[in-house]
Amino acid sequence: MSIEVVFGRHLRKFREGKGLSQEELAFRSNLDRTYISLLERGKRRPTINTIFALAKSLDAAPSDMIKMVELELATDITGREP
Amino acid sequence: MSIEVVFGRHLRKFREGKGLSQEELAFRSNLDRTYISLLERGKRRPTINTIFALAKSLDAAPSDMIKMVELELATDITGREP
DNA sequence: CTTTTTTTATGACTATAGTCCGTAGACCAT
DNA sequence: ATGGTCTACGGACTATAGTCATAAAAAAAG
Repeated sequence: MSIEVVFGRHLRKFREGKGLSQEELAFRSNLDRTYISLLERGKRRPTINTIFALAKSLDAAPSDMIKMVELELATDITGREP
Repeated sequence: MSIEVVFGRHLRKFREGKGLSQEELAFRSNLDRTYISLLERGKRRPTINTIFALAKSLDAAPSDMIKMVELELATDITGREP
């Protein structure tokens, strides 16, 4: 599974956990509404600054969001070298 | 202090701690030699994929590199709202 | 059902991440 | 001096992050 897809899924979880719409999250993070949608579907790769902005809007630590991606990628069985 | 400058400084620390040259790190991460230099000087903002690639080359967890940036930004006295 | 809110999708666009060429300076050894 | 290794920096370039306007599908809600 690619990094951006995993990140997108966790971004969505965080957002829904906060009860925010994509539009509200976009507004808080000074990002475009449609871009949040692209991120959640794994169609874009956020820069470090964007990650920090999103995390702040979600009252989360950027490192925690990254850690979740990291852990899911580590436990992902697909595409491991034999 | 900006996110990218802080990240750049920590990237350099990690790299020097591993005893790697910019060129070696670039090769391991499939990035350009000059781009590593730009990153370390805070002239570029890496995407999440680039962060993961760099971390892997440095035998570090991406979330740990982010956490160091996070902590330094949190303890940075400059530009805090009164 | 109808209405409203939310999300997906497209296409055209601007800003910037990341590449690739080179040059110059610093440092360390011959 | 000269050669090697390393990093800073330049400009020109390609790829993609992120914006904007809009339409339409999907979900909630009434």
